[in-house]
Amino acid sequence: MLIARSTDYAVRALKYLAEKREETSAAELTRVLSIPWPFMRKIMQSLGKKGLVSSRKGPGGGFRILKSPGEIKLTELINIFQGPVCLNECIFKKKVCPHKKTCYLSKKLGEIEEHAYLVLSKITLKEIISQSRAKGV
Amino acid sequence: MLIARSTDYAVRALKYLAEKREETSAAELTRVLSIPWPFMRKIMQSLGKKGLVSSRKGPGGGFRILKSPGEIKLTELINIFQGPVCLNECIFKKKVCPHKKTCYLSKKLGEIEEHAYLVLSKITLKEIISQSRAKGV
DNA sequence: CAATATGATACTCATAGAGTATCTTATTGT
DNA sequence: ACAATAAGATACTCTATGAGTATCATATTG
Ligand code: FES
Ligand code: FES
Repeated sequence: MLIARSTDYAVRALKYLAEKREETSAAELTRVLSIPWPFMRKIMQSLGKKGLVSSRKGPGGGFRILKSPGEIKLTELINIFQGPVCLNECIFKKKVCPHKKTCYLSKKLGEIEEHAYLVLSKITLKEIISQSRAKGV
Repeated sequence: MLIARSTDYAVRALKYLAEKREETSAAELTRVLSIPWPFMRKIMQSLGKKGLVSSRKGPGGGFRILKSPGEIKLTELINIFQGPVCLNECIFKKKVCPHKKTCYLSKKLGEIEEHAYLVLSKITLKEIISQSRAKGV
């Protein structure tokens, strides 16, 4: 899978934060997005560590988006929750394949990966928000 | 991952069969390709069921490739061992997402998937063999 | 100082890919 | 005929990872 659940949830949470533009608790995010609370918290904590959202403890506290939606690339989120986009791991007997440099298949898979990365990195939260507004989803 | 181990092993086995053009036992494939014997057998059985190789029991028996390398597309093998090429499953709460039709992200992932399929379906065993000859791998 | 909210961290649970084990059936050479 | 060889069929285990949980500590507010 190109997009894991955690990445997907992060997109939804950030989308909500970007549209609301007010400090929002994990509890509220959980309620409105119907994502399990402990999982949501974990995701928000990751976003906090990476500086995508600010957080404040205590009553009335919560999360606030820090970057503008246009600056948040999907690939950045994928990187946070899934590591590098990778469709091309030839692991032969637990170690990375020594033929990778010359391998034809690896080259072709690399092409696909590159294209995927290109498309994904052009998608920002801004696009996601405006497109979903247009479609009414 | 786009290419699973089983698919990869199948490619190697078919490559060997195509180059040798003689009936070859799973034992020999195991030896020369250093792929675990029971796993190799399982893979060859699948290839047999799908009509890519013929098989013959008894001493001296084994497998023989049935199609010409140019006819064996990588996507066919992926289909056999991994099912349809799919980078785009939005499963929300165990059921397929109802927004798939209108979803922007889904559309973009679909584009990536389509491109991947296009590249992969253009790769046949023939290409793999000739390219690996050229590189001496 | 009690209630609320996040930070940190360790844990469980389910699934799927990778690989194994075993029994049955067909073919061959002596 | 029969032992040896090889594939067919099928059920099983093992392991890594993604998804989700639990529980502590710490900060903030009224
Ligand atoms: S054989 Fe390992 S990268 Fe191609
Ligand atoms: S939200 Fe499910 S396909 Fe986009």
